[in-house]
Amino acid sequence: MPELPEVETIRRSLLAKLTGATIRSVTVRERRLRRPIARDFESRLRGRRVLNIRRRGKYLLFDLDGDDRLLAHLGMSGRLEMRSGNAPEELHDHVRLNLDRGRTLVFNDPRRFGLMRVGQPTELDEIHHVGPDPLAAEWSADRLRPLVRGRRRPIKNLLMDQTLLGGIGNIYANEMLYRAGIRPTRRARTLRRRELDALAGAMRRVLTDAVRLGGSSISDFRDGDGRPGYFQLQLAVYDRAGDPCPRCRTPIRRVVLAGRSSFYCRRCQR
DNA sequence: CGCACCCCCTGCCGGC
DNA sequence: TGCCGGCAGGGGGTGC
Repeated sequence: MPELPEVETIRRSLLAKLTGATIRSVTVRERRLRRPIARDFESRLRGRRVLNIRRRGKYLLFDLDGDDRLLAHLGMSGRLEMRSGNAPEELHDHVRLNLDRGRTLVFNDPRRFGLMRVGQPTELDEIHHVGPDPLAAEWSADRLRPLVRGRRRPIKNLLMDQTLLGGIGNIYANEMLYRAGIRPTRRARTLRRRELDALAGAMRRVLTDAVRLGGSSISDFRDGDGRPGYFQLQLAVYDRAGDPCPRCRTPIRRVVLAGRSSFYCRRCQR
């Protein structure tokens, strides 16, 4: 589910309600996530106040008073949502942060590919390898050039490499390559300057559009208030194999790259 | 270095 | 109506 736009949407929806809130108690129902939840998770969070929420790629980082921070990742199926304290428990509710004012932050994740972890900044090694944010800076051909230089791998794999760029997943990699007119299979180092220009522009447009529309709700994405996103209505190629290209009506093709479904128009994308 | 191929896990969908 | 295979927005590990 969650790529950069979805994670950013969740961050924004939680920010106002969570900053300043105190964690009164913590309930963990299932410790077996991507990494097991450590034994001291609850005690290190209890009594802490949330000061801010930041995003690193697809990770959310909750600043707390004291030295610890809370790191969360939603994997494929994770949700973080605010509920009233007496709301009924749901299937796959794994972690509940019981806050003041009768509210609860719930981490729900059917597939358990997500992550919740408390630690000092230096201990949270997951985020140390996350590359620069594709939205934070103004990307350009000059800025992309060193990333593609000498790399024979398909450009789509490179876009999704979280150590090179933090936050782009399968949906948005496909969509930005469509808008840039570049096939996902193109070797990164063969991209010409004008193609890198187009790609930089497409990265920004796709991600800002997606954030503005609250992310993509393909099956069940919801923000921290349970609201869906609407960028799925703008998807030109993702999961549209066989459908006509919105621009030229050529049927969209599906190929597999690095084990992930990849979609493109063979006429509009070269 | 970067790939293919495995794993983790639940849910859903289409074919039979 | 089941059952089964394939697939799904994630990351990580292995071996080549």
